[in-house]
Parts: sequence; structure tokens; C-alpha cells
Amino acid sequence: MPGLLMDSILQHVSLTEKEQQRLPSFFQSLRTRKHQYLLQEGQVCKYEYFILKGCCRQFEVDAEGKENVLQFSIEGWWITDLDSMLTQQPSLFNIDVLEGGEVLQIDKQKLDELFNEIPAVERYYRIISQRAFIALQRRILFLQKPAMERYQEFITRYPFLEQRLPQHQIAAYLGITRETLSRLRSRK
Amino acid sequence: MPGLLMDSILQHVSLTEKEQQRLPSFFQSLRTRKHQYLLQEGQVCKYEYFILKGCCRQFEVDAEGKENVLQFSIEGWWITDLDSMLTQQPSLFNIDVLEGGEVLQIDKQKLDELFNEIPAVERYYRIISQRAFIALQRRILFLQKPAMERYQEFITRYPFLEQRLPQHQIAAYLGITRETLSRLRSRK
DNA sequence: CGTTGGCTTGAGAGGGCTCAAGGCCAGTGG
DNA sequence: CCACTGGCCTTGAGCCCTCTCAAGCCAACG
Repeated sequence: MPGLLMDSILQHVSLTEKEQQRLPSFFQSLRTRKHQYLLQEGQVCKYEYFILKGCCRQFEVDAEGKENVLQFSIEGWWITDLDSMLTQQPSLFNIDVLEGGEVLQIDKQKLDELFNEIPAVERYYRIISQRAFIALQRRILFLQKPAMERYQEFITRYPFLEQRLPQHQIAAYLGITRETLSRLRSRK
Repeated sequence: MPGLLMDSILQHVSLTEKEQQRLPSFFQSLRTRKHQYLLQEGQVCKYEYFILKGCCRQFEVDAEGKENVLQFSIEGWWITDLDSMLTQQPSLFNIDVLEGGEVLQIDKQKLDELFNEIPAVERYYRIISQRAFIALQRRILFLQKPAMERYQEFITRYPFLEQRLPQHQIAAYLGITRETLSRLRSRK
């Protein structure tokens, strides 16, 4: 039942009836539970995940043991470590589950087959990759700005995340400490 | 003479002889001169540029008048404002020439035609978009680290840029002031 | 030579960090 | 039903990294 995935794809490209029927066979469904790891530092990342329900995060643990969040992902978004996927090198990142639910997974080989069999899906990938790139550019610019502005940008751009996530996770995404975030909120 | 572009493409996908012959017709060559703007804030970005010779930068001017550099681009790299390209909205960024030379340009329509005519080029685009995404993720993590580490990462990853660029440009890329960069260098 | 752009150096200020303690709530076991 | 525990958030005090503002130097260039 990858209705959500189909929606996402059809939002950017069109597929024939046949292609729409073929699509699900490339993916595997997986239930997720809170605190479960979809990827651990040191492993080669095997799958790209599309979230049907729940919430995940990708983060690194730096030399001082601090967790830096690269991205959150909820229903209708993708998450993976692209670097490890493409290079087949051990990942520097972890992906874990903040809210249990269900995801679709596809491995590199299947994905390549999919691209060859349904070129429109490769176009879809090209487009969402570009959009992800744009989002990261925006984030880089915001990382130059003071903590308060970063936080305000976050809650206006992702109000739905602000409500679902504990504050210390948001702080780790904004690149500030929990304490600083707490102080920001009290003088908002 | 887009030999450099062809190299870049063939590094990631293969093209038939015919496709290789068709390719150049999609692009226009353009000489660039120092201080020239390829894109100005407020304009809709019309082209993607592939640099054959020279060096460009993409930057924003923030509310305080500070220039924040999003990317540098030299021979064999692309540069554009993807956001403005895709949405056809006025750009928030400037792209200017730091070192004159020559670029190839292609507009949105031609690019779409190119994707349809030579699907392998769309795959090439998908791949370089993903690589660009990975590079930005790395940069986001480094922006969390102290200035010294950012600088050291920069000079080891992009030694060729460190030599070609004036220091205040590098500072604007690292997200620090010229003064701080100068002090970092003196106690390296 | 005088000007200009790029780099350096100094002094002081401030935003965000660290370390530490305390409060609040939900879940759990006696 | 209540005490306890652990997770999460808040608040305070002091510090440090980086910024701002200001001045000075040097090389390139008209």
C-alpha cells in the first residue's frame, strides 16, 4: 500500500498504468519501533527509506559525543545516507526511529533496476534531489544567522515538526544546546 | 569545444557517438570577465552555467550587508541558482565572476529538451545533484565546528581553491570574518 | 607617488557554551 | 495509592570564542 509514495512520485512526473502497477514490487515494507536503528555508524548503508508513518532522524555523533542532527524525516519523505549508499563505504551517520510506524525500503540494486525500467522514476529522483539540495542551501545560510532567527525560521517552515519533536532534538538540528533553545523560547 | 563538459558527463554515464555529437548544440559559449554578474538578486535565474575557464561565486547579501558565499565554482563545475531556476521566482542570490574565462550556458527549456532527447544526461544530472547534496551535508556538519576546524577542512579538501581565492572570500564561505580568518592563519 | 584593496593586529563586547542545580511530569513497582 | 525514578525542560553563573570597531601595513597600479 504505497499510496503515499505513488502520490509523491505523481506529484512530479507521470507514470503509465502499467508502471504504477509495477512500482510496488520494487519496495519492501517494514514496521518500525521507537529507538530502532535503521542505520548505524560504521555500517554500509544498504537502503533508501520512504516513510509511510512515523518519524526518523539522521545524525552524527561527533568527537565530543555531541549528536548533530542532519535531518528529520516524516510521512512522505525519504531518508538514507546517500554518501554511504553511493560509495558503499561505512557510514559516519546513524538513522534511528523517533516515532514508530512503517517505512518502505529499497536497496541500491533494485533502485538501479527501477531507474532502468521506469525512467520517469529516475526523473522524479533527479527532481527531489535538486529540491533537497535547495533546502540544504537555505539551511547553510541560516546557520550563519543568530540562534533566535534560526529557531524562528524552523518553527515557521516546519510547524508540524516543532510540535512532534522533543526540544533537545530541535536544538541538535539548529546547532545550539538545549539550554540555549530553552532560553530562546522563554524570551520569544 | 565543450571537451571539459563531455569529460564530466562521460565520467558518470555513457553516450553514443551520435549523442556526443548532438550535445554541444544545446549549449551556448560565453566569455566572462572579472566582476561581471551572471545573476543578480531580484532577477529570475535563466541559465545553468558550466565553467570551462575561470572562477565564479554564488552569494547572498544579508540584512546587515554581509556577503555570505554559498559556493565557489571553477573549471569543470556547474553553478546556478537552482531554486530560482525551478520556481522561476526572483533570485535571492548573486553569481559573479572572480576570475574571467569562459562558460557554457543552457536555459531551462533547452535543458528539458536535452533530458528528453538524451536520457543519459538526465541520469548524469541526477548523479551530480546527489553528489552536490552530499557535499552540502558535509558542510552543514562542519558549520557546527569551531572556525579553526572549518578552515583546516577547507584547505585540505579544496587546496586548489585556497590558492586561487582571496582570503576574505574564503572567510565569507566559512562563515567567519576576515579578521578571524587572519588570526587563525597566524596561529596555524 | 598617492590611492586603493587586501591583510594584519589590538581592545573590548557579546552571544552562546559549559557546568551545575532544580522542577515537573509520566511511568513503574511496592 | 503513593513513593520513586528517569526523561525532559528550565534557570543561573561564569567563561570563551568570535565579532565589531579601529588603526596600520604592504603591494599593486594608475
